[in-house]
Amino acid sequence: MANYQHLHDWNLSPTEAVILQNQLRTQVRIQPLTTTPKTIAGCDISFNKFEETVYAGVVVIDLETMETIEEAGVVSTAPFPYIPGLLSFREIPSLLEAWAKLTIEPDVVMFDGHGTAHPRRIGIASHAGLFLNRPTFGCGKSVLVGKYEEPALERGSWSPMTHYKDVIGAALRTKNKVNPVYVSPGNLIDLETAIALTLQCDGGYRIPEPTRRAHNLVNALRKGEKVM
DNA sequence: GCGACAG
DNA sequence: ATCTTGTCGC
Repeated sequence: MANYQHLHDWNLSPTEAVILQNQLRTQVRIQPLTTTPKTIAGCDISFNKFEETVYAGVVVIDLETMETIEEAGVVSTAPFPYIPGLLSFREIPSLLEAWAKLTIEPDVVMFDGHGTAHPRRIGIASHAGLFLNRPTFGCGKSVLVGKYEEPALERGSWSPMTHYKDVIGAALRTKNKVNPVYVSPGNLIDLETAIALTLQCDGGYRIPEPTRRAHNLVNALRKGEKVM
């Protein structure tokens, strides 16, 4: 079972959650990787509108072959509603349950959402990184905070996202002439490496493979097309 | 005060 | 996020 550090409980009110984020943000470390990752994990959750049940899953991919080498999923319940800026309090608990079922310890983890591209610089990728104790980064489909200049239309082009003068992430083109994705470091990684890994996980779609496969997994779980 | 607002 | 068919553009 893949392990993680239980830094704190999750039964908090929105106000307490914001206070906690302001305390935890001091623990986030943006830095280059110390070793070359061999495996990467993608995470996501799915749910039926108006229902409390959530389907969480993690997919582990071999960075060399881009083959899925392990999948883990759970049916759980979200203890928190979706509130912009507090996504981690809704998704991380169930994702950790799925994570615990892995037999492999992924070298780096990609999240469907942001890392430092967050009002308090601690989006789901950064917050989860503190629990997982390994490099994490976010790759979101839309912006939460920050501004950026439209990057060139060619795959691989990117431009920095800024918020109050801070460079918090990048708008990255993963496919020619297709809307960019928003990449930002979570913890124990830097922006340049997060961008490189996102491009390395190309499968021909706008959404990189880790997130795309995790999304397919949890949707199959939700529709009963998959049992774990 | 008004508008924006990851999934 | 989820609910859904067709349709515009390369």
